[in-house]
Amino acid sequence: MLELRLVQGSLLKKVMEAIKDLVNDANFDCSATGFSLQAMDSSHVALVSLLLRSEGFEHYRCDRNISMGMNLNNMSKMLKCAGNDDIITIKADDGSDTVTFMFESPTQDKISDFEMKLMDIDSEHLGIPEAEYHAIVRMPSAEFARICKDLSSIGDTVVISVSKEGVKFSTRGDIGTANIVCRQNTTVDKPEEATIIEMNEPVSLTFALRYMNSFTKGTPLSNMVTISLSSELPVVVEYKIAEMGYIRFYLAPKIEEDEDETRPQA
Amino acid sequence: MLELRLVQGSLLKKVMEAIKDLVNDANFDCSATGFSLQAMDSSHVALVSLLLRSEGFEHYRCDRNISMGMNLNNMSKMLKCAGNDDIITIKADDGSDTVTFMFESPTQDKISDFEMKLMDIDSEHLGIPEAEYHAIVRMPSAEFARICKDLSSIGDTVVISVSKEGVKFSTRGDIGTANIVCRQNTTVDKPEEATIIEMNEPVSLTFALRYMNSFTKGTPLSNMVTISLSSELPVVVEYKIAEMGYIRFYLAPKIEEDEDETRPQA
DNA sequence: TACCCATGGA
DNA sequence: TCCATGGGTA
Repeated sequence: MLELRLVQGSLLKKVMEAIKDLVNDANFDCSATGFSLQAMDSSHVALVSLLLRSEGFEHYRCDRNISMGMNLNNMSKMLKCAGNDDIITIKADDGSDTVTFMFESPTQDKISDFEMKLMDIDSEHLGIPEAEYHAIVRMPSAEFARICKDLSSIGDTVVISVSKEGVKFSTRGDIGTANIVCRQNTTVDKPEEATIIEMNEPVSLTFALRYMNSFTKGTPLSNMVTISLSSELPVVVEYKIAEMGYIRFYLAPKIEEDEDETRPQA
Repeated sequence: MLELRLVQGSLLKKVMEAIKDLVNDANFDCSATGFSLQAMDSSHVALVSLLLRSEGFEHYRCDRNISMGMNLNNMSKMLKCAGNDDIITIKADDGSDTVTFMFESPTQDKISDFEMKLMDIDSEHLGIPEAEYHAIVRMPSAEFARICKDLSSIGDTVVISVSKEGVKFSTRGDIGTANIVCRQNTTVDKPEEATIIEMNEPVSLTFALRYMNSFTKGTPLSNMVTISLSSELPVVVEYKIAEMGYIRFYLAPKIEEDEDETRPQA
């Protein structure tokens, strides 16, 4: 028996919006710890890791560990039927091949339940090792999204370079080149506009903008995004989910084969 | 000679928006009583009935009963040229095969007139008998629209069931099932958020969501919608038009042939 | 399916 | 006036 009651249902709606473009089908794993998901994107290049801790739910009952395979598009369709202020409850009976989403309007005058068939999905639960990163950039998520979108109108890949002074996003394409530098700025009054760079050593890595732009679908979840970089490790783009956990996107850097292609900063 | 002056011209604009998706051509009937229309939708499944009473017009002159066939798309195009605050006057000379729409801006600084050709349309004016309904549901129109839209992302038909406790909207589709229950709530402070159910006997009827979604184009006309249900009678979905009349949509229930298809609430 | 634009609400 | 949402287009 599974019953998870989430007062701020809009969180789950946003989470689905952030994931569904990247992943078609995935197993949601439910344990006493929380509600989590780990899945490769459909082209097996990027990895998504979601955690919603049990403490973030108003009510959390999970009698035994369970893995529920869902089609994220269908799940997303159903969650779109929840109001943004609705309380969402996820329910599954033991041994059932369906999951039920229940939506309660704030006034309790409208109660909806949506039942969805579960799927069998080969789960490939990768252990993600804790790693030391050469550099960790924390910046406003909207700014990062804007940069990725802007650069993708010029080129296909982005070089992210971190030095003491700041983080540089560079691309090059047929029509020209682009470099966007964000300086560290901790001094702003508003912490939600700070850009903070922790750097152990300089790093410069290249990524496909297509995936970065998918990752930025997580922007509505948090004002800030954290980008963790190490040479020869996948980048981690993380959006914290208030009081509950996070959604993390992993993407391996492009191997820099050709000097011309790898230094868009020209 | 016909001359109808409507100070709140936006009403007529909204009426057209509500009808034009459903009906292509229709006769507007004008008499001393008011300005009215009755038409089947283009697939001859649903019926629209509109009444704008003469008292709702600032000036209403209609020397003799007249029926004017109009292409609603063209009429709508013209009405879109009226500002939302404009005063609209509808004019037709006796024996003329055109109708003129005149728009006056609130400041009187801009006066437009649009002349449109009339059409000959076979009118099939059905008498709509007054009927007793098993149940009448009055609820916020936006909520009804939201429900129809949400359910149509899951299935093609909706079962509307009324009991003392509330009204239930159910559907089923390939990806699962959905049930939305709205409880009666007369106690809210704001009458525009009340859901009121008058029930003589329980009723459960199935309708095509496609038409329901067309009907909800009437939402901008009124905060509230009234849904009148009886077994073996067409449902009536009514939007009152302030001070003037109403727009009513009629749709026959689907005959429930197969138990499996007709009880989406599973 | 993803992006862009237009529209309606806060 | 700005933001968010929904519909249309590529």
